[in-house]
This record gives sequence, structure tokens and C-alpha cells, in this order.
Amino acid sequence: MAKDKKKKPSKELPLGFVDRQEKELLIRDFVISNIKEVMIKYGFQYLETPSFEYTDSIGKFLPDKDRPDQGVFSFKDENKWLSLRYDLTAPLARYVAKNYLEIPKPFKRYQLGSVWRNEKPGPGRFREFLQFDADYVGTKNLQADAELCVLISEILEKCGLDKTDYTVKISSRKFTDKLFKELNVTSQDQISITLRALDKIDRLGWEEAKKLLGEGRKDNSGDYTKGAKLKEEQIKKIEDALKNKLANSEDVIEIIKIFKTYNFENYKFDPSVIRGLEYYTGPIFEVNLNFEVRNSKGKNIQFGSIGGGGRYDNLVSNFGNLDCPATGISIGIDRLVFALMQKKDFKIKNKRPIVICVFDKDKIKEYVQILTTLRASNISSEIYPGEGKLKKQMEYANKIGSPAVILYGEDEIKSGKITLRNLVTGNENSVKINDLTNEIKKIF
RNA sequence: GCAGCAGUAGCUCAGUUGGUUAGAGCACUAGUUUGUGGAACUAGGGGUCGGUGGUUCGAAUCCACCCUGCUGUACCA
Repeated sequence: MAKDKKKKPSKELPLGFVDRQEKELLIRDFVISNIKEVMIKYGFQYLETPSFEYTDSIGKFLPDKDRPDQGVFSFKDENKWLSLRYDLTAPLARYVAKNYLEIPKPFKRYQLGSVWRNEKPGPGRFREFLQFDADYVGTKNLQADAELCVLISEILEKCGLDKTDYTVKISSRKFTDKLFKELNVTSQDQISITLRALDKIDRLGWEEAKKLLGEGRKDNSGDYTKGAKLKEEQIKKIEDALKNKLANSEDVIEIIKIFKTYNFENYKFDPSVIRGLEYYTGPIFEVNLNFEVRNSKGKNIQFGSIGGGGRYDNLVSNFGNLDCPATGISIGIDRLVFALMQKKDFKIKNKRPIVICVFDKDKIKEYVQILTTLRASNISSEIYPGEGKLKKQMEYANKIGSPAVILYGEDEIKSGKITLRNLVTGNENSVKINDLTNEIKKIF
């Protein structure tokens, strides 16, 4: 006897990973089909790169540690470290460097794929998520940057958002570089802390973020964050620069000019847009939603941006002596879907099958005949796949959301007619076999 | 990573001076209805009380550590 109680495997999922159900997947499919349509229209190539890359190829140079988990999932294969990609931009840079001579310049490609981040998940943020990424590689032309913003907004509107629902914010590294020069701030440490603080203005408000420019800030949980320790007058100048909202870096001015030619107006210059510190070199963009998003408990949450990007003129050259400027934008598809599900009441056409009830297993031939007829007319249908009484079959059909059930038992076979029960109204119709598909089409 | 709160059935939760065999609603299964779902009634199944260790005659309840979730915060290519 099995007296030694075996330890059962856990039915829980690893931290930050989720099962996704049909409703979400159908909306995701809808979003993806909109993306593909727009990308084809804008002339981008479709590309796919693998999930794993050599760790150093995607910008992680690992210290000699057993487990390189600085935000990425990694393992050692033979003697080389591999990592799951954490975005689609770094693999693109690797791809371009590898295929530099063959690809057209400029190179426009888009990609859809899962990325993985080994970090703390939050509302609508997981450790595995689907990302969309579009890039222009090999051009300094700022029309590329402008067009990325235009294209992203076309995608969002195709997905059902209004102009008031989202804003594309733009700024530039050049703007902050200039600012630091004026302020005479040269310490890399101070610059980093200041940039991070600016990035937080949206969330914390100016007054709180200001503390991070000075001594530091204690948050609600009691945690203390060290500040940039800037002088009063320096902070004042930053405040003025932010409040003026004057785009005085040439690249942003140029992009805004291009926006006008596209009649694109749903942008906002916002110097508090910072993005990652590592590789952006010029214009940066961020897409923000303007409506409230709730978590599973109905509470409003800080949702943050659903995507962003910018110019990274040095990334490709990391792989060699290639002078290859580039610019790109990404969207977190799952986060967009999470928000969309709350914003719009999607009428998803998930056609559930008509269920043909089984009265008598010996009559399977007749059932398959009906089934074949329905499927030939492209009507989603199935013979009840389980075993059990009619009641159980009805309960099944009800549960899966089937629009109707076909009853074909002894009585029907005798009279040569099929009973069609509409599960929404509860009405039953006796129909001739030849009329069945037409009757069913009326229900859909 | 740091901090606050939480974890009892598939789900939502009740259950304190620590005391027999741990409860409810919904869901599930079977029946009332041998060919009829979404209502009702009856019966039934289902829990290592997040985990491990400790205190105690006795722990869902007290203590320690850990895991997981939520919220904020830090980092985020």
C-alpha cells in the first residue's frame, strides 16, 4: 500500500507568471492583428529572434557569479552563460551587427515576442510578458522618431482608444544634457539620481520629487531614498525649466515640426520623461494612458506607461566598429490588454460550438453526419464529448456558452426531423435535416 | 531589495482569555425529473487551517523563520 505519502507537485505558479484565459487572449489577438496591419502599412519587415541569447550579447556582462540574476533569467550551457531576453531591442542590435552587410539601410523591422524579467511583479506587470517592438536602424533622420510616435498612436486608436485616452510624451537626452551643463552638474552620480527623480514626478508630484533632488525622501512605507544633494538654486533652475515646458533641444523641435506635417497632435513635450539611463542618446518617448485602471480588487492603481522608446545611436556599435544610429519603440501588449479590458466592453465573437447530444452511442453515424454537415458550412459544432445523461449534456452546453443544442433521439429519427433547442431563449424547433444549417445561422 | 497588510474547501469568507471529530454561502457530484441547462428541494464529496520548527497536557489561534499574494517604495536594459 502507498503508505508513504508522496509529496504532490505544487499547483501554484512561479512568482510573476500567470495563466491567461480566452477572453484576454482574444483581445490580445485583436491588438496583435491591428499592430500587424499598421506595421505592414508603414513598410516594416517582420522579424523573429530566439528567446535565448548569450548573456553578454544582450548587454549583461556577468560578474563571476553562480547565478547572474540581475533582472534576467540565466543559466550556464556548457561554459557559456545564456539568458532569456529581457527586451527585443538588444537582440535586434545583435541581429543587425550579425547581418550588417546583407540588410537594407535603413532597416525597418517589427517584432512581437515574449520577454522575461527577473524582478518583482506588480499590478499588470509580470515576469513574462508579450512585447511589441518597432525600430528604424541605420538612420539619423528624425522623421523615423516622429513616425514611430505616429504609428503607435494609430495602433492605439485602432484598438479602440480615443485621443483623450492616451498621450505620447516626448523629450530628449539632449535636453537634460544641456540642463546639466547649465547647472554645472558633472558628477555622474548626481546626474543619475536627478534623472531618476525627474522620472518620478508623474507619480510623486513635484514637491516629493524635489526632495530627491535635495537631501532625500522618506516614503509612506518609511523607506528612505538618498537624494542628489543639489543646491537650492540648482533645484530652482530645474523647476523653472520643467515648468516652462519649453522644448529647447533641437531634436525635439525638429520632431514637433515633423508631427505637424503628419497632422499629429496627440503629443506633449515633457522633460520629466527619462526612460532607462543606459542607452538612450537622443529623443525619448513614452506612451501614457489617461484613464484610471483598477486591479482585481477594484482598487485604482498607479498604472504607469504602457510603452516607450527612443534613439539609441550607440547600441549597435557595441558589437563592432559599426556606425549605426537607431531608434525604436516598444509596447507591453499584456499591459495594454489589461487596461483595454477595463476601458472597453469588448464584444468578443468567441463562437462556442453547437452541441449535438448523444442519446444512443449506436447512432454515432447519424450524429457524425449532422456534425459533418454543420462543419461543412463552417458552423462551430461538436458531438457531446463526454459521457452522461441528457441532463449532464445540457449542463455542459450551458456552461460552455453554446448557443443551441441538437437533439436527435429515437423520436426524431422516426419522424426524420431534428429538434433544435435554443439555449438562450429555451425555445425548441423541429426542423428538417435539410433546413438545419439555415435555422442555426439565424441564431448566430 | 526595503516596508505595511494578508494567507482557513475550487471561490468569497466566518472561526481569540489556546479546549472534543474546523464552519457557512457559492461552486461541484448524485437524486427528486429512466429525453432537456440557466429556478427549487434533498443528500453527498471535498481541508496536511500557506510551510517548517518551537511554546503547551492541548495550536487555525501564541512565538520564530521561510514561502506566496496585495499595496507602496527602490532598481528597471
